[in-house]
Amino acid sequence: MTSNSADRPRWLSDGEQRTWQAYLQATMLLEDHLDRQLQRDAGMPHIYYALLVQLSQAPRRRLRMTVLAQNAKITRSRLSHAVAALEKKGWVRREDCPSDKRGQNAVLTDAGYEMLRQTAPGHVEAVRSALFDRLTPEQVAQLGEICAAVAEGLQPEGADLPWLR
Amino acid sequence: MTSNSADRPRWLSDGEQRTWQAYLQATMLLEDHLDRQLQRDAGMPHIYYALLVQLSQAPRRRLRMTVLAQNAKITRSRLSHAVAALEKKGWVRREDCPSDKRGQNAVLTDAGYEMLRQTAPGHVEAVRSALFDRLTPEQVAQLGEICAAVAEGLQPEGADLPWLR
DNA sequence: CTGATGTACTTGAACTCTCAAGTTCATTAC
DNA sequence: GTAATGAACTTGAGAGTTCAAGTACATCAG
Repeated sequence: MTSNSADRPRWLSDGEQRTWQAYLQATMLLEDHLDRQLQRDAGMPHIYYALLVQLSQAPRRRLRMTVLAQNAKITRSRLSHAVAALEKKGWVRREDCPSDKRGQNAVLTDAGYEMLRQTAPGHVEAVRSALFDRLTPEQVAQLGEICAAVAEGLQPEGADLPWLR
Repeated sequence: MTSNSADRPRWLSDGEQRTWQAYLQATMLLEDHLDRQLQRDAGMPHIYYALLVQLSQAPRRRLRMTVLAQNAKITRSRLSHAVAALEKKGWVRREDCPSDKRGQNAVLTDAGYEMLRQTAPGHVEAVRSALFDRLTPEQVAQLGEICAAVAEGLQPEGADLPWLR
């Protein structure tokens, strides 16, 4: 891999540049939109909400911190702070991991589950109206493929993510 | 627009859910990746870099604050803080707008321009290898369409962006 | 020209994220 | 066992973001 940029740079073509610009704007706008929606309706940023969703889908509504961090694609440090904040709000509680004394499980509380139940409809509606309603079924499929390809490339594999150094 | 979510929620289908999950992961990973790359190589977060790029492409390397905020899809407040930081680093300088005494222009300094010149190759390379190299030309075109559609939907028009209330 | 309203931008505080330690327990090698 | 290394998580400080004011100028109605 010629990663060293001492070589002549491979500038973006006009089309690529337009795509890149559109990508930056769309992702920025969408993230902002959902952040506001959730801050307003659930009192937390989007990423925190996503953590609760992950927990709600996990076996006993609990997940090891590291696993949750990996699923959500955030650092352990960020997760620690996030869970601390969510604990303060009462949506999550920590419990010691029985099998590994270093480990912690993040557990979705009943209050957290209830909160999700009440805000989920509004949130899917927001996602739908901002994203899926604006795309054809083919585009949705294309977007899935594209994102999967990109995610795969940035994933732990040929990786340098913080927790894999 | 039936925006009220009192109606039966239109949950995401399995396919949509997979796409949404892939989207969240890909955008998160990519943003993190570029943030780290630029923090390392240019000493600033991605969004700050994007601001400098916008300035570098503007007529006299200067832009009204509001226009810059709109182009970059961020709030004026965020831009104020960002420009303050960039000013401290010497990449940007503020100047009063001649025609409107309330207005400010953000101006890319020579040092800022030089810094861009030196780091741009590494940055495009990062964008290329993380995104464009992983997609077929068709997928790049598709992504462009998709993002344009999404951005258009979230844009000032039927809007509720902070600066348009 | 005066008051009301709106626009352009800034500010401070509360919150979140990152990065570099630090702590505690697990594992592995003697 | 014990020392060295590694893994799981936390912490604190600095940087960045948001939200709600606040200041200053512009514009519009009368």
